[in-house]
Amino acid sequence: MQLVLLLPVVKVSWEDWEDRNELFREYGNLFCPRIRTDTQDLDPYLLPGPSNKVPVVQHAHHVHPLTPLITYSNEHFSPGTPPSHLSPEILDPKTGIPRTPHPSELSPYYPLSPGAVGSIAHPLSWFMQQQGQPMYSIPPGGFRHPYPALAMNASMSSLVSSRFSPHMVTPPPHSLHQTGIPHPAIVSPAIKQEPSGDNISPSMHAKSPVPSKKEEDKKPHIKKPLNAFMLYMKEMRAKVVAECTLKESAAINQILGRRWHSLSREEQAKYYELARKERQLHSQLYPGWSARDNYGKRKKRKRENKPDSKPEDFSIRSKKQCVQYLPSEKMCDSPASSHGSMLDSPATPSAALASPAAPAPTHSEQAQPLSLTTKPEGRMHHHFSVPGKASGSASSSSSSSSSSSSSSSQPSIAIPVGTLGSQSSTPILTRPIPFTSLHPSMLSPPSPFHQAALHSHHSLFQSQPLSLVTKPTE
DNA sequence: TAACCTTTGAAGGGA
DNA sequence: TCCCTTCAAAGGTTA
Repeated sequence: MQLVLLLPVVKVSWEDWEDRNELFREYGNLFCPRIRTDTQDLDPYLLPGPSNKVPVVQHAHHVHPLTPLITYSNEHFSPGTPPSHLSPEILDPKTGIPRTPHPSELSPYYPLSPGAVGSIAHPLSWFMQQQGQPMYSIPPGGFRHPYPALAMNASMSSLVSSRFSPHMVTPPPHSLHQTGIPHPAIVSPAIKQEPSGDNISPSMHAKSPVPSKKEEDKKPHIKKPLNAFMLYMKEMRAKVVAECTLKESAAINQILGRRWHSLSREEQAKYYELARKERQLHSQLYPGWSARDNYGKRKKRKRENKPDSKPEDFSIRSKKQCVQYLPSEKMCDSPASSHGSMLDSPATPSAALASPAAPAPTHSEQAQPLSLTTKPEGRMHHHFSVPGKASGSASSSSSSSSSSSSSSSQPSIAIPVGTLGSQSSTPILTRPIPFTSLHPSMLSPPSPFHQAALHSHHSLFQSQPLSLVTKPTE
């Protein structure tokens, strides 16, 4: 019934957004914060803010109205807890009594098109018709999960409905849902780089939602399932953007990377668990798919073709330096622990899940003005020749490759403040914070909406005192 | 217009 | 087994 309220909304302005935030809070995250029916500038995973990206399924012309807003909700993150729909966090707006949410609440970010509202029965209805009969062909063995706990319970339902569905689990005859919803993991090569050739498993010969002429010569691109951190980023990106008023994803990602390390084991475990489910679901949806299939989809980076240029030569690089992002991140982000407790973070998902109940170290202490951040040596793209870098703490692990294994195998090694990274890492000295990059929100906790949207499991930010910093004029 | 940037994690392949 | 590479998201930036 609440859904009716949103049905007329076709394009939501910021004012609408604010209004709907209220509804969002009131009705238990029932509504997707961004409902737009135009096929462009849709970002299903972001809450507020603009976006030019198309959802996982990048078929702008055939994006189902429901597609754009599919995302994860906090309700998904309840490993070891009762199914999300049984979460006591979902309270009846009127009675305040825990209740079983409306089916649509399992995918709270689903956009509800006017015509779809009344017909929504269950988030998995698209997937499995009544009586458990799959609407779409299921891989051999159906959805038998090696892990009993994953046997398509409510949590799984949320997962499926959030990312791999409805358009996700499509398969067979074609990759289109009855409703014409494309599979989110299948991206038209026309959009996703050059076509590949035979990288699609038989079960994926889904019909592309784009015109048939394209589908003939271009096969869909099955994307990799998102890992825990990617899931975390999807959920938190909008929050960071709102807080920091940053738009560069590189900067946002740096912040998110640090926040990721700031999360407790339990919190990370949620994402690891979710990612594990994603992978499992993905593997079941595409039994023959391999991550290798997507190799070469992206053109090699130019950097790799420039071995001659000195990577450490700061001046040579014309690209924006990552150091430009770090400062603001420091201010906006929940700083890393000063006692190096980040190193206690599980180096691997298994480690994180191994002891989900382990005491979660708090990582809310203030970072040093001049912090060190780490990047896995193997993925190091930049080697900065910042004055003072060579000297000092950063030099401790400046030697390259050997550090990768050592840091992961010896997590107890003390690394200067701000050094993060669960994997092999090398500290990188960052520049002081440019004042111009600061914003009041950078020192502020999440907005009330975000806090509400994130419920309480992101207590990390909720504990932050609210402070205001005026942004100096340039 | 496409690659780059930036993050972490998963996966694959080579040594 | 270890190490390296690639890709996943995202959007501004850059060539």
